[in-house]
Amino acid sequence: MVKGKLSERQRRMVEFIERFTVDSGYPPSIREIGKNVGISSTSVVNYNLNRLVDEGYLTRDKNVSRGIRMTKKLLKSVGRLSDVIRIRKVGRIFASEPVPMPSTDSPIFSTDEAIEISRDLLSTTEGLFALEVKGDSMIDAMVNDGDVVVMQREPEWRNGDMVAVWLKDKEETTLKHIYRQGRKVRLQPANPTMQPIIIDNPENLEIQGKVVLVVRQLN
Amino acid sequence: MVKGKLSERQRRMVEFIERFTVDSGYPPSIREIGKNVGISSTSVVNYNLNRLVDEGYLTRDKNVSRGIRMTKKLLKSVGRLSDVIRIRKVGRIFASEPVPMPSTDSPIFSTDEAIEISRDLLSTTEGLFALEVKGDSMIDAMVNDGDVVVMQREPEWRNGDMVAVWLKDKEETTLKHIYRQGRKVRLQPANPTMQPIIIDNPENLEIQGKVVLVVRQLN
DNA sequence: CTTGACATAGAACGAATGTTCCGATAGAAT
DNA sequence: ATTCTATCGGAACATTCGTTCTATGTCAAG
Repeated sequence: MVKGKLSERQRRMVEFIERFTVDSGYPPSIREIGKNVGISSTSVVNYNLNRLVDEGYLTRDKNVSRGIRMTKKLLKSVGRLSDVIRIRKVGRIFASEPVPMPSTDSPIFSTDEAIEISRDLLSTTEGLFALEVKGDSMIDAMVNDGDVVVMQREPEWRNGDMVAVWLKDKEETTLKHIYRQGRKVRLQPANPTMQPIIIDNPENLEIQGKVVLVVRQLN
Repeated sequence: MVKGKLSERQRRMVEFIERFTVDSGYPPSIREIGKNVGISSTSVVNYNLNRLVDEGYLTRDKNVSRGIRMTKKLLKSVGRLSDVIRIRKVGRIFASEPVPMPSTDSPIFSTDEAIEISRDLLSTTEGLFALEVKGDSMIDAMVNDGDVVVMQREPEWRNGDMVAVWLKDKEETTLKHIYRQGRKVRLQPANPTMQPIIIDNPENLEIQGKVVLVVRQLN
């Protein structure tokens, strides 16, 4: 066998083991693997399991039923490593420019162009992108220089959502809570001591995304 | 047995099952549980496992070796071998009260008493606890009602750290960047438009922890 | 005291599961 | 062609492991 390459069978095995383990809570037995991958002989399954061990995808414990341990390599290879979601950082956010939008949906390779957020903190995982706040211009949104804002590309909004809006006339981006008020729109700063802005003509607004999460790393 | 209450034994079993599963990658057998919890009889382990099923801590698959499934909360904690760290929420933070400190280092059972943060966002994982901000009193720290503050129990600090301090004379908790200034101490609000406080007598300060992360979930 | 539930022990049984051995096939290398 | 290696198949075997049965002890309720 060529080092580092998986046969079709082995690939199927890896996939099955991962799926089975995730939704069973325990690893499959040799016979269960065989049955689902289409191998009648337990020894063959055993044989290929050992190959997978050689390749670093698994570790096994002798004489233990279901004694299969998935390695990080395996989890990574099936893209199921943990509950972390990687969100692409598409740039910085200024008051004086529209929000940069993700230019691509291609997978993220490098770590430093992404931020990892535990899925737990997110209600959606679709259409997300992250921006780093530059400058002090967003302090009325309680967002400071260096903070990371996770946004969702989503034209729909509901009362109270915090959104990034581009004010066409002022040529300014701001983060505000947004409310319908009759045919007008009210933009409310997160800082309760500050005054809202009433937009008479909603045409003047361009909603660039919903703010889903703000993260401030202090060190 | 009283519904909803675990006997000491059952508690130990739950803990063992969780720990074993986490660092083995598969659940323990009945005999392994017995051995580690101090039960000689497999039937007694079996009996108590069924009690735990009744209580909703586990589900079991008949005639499957190691066919123990931890319920959602516990299963989730299995995923922490990954990149997610669970941080206990110890309470709320007010201006008018000292910061509540974690009272225990015991494992976290329930999900709702913890917040999951991807390790990526943290430089340390020791001595962390989380607080939910209550009220508007921290807005000068750019921290708002509902935000979650992750802190580190750590008396040492360096210039520029954001810390939670208890001001003894004012009887007030605040979050500020802290700087040495000769023998005085300067407390600088995160909001750059606001004025710093100079503390002449550092005895008046009680550092309750370093702020490591601020998270604001918008929905 | 008796009864009944709950919890515990120990042992035996049988099903589930990993291990091993022998043999066969295919392809590459010699 | 021969040899070697990797892979596969089937079957027997050995161990692990869940299940079940019987017996014992405890404790509160009747």
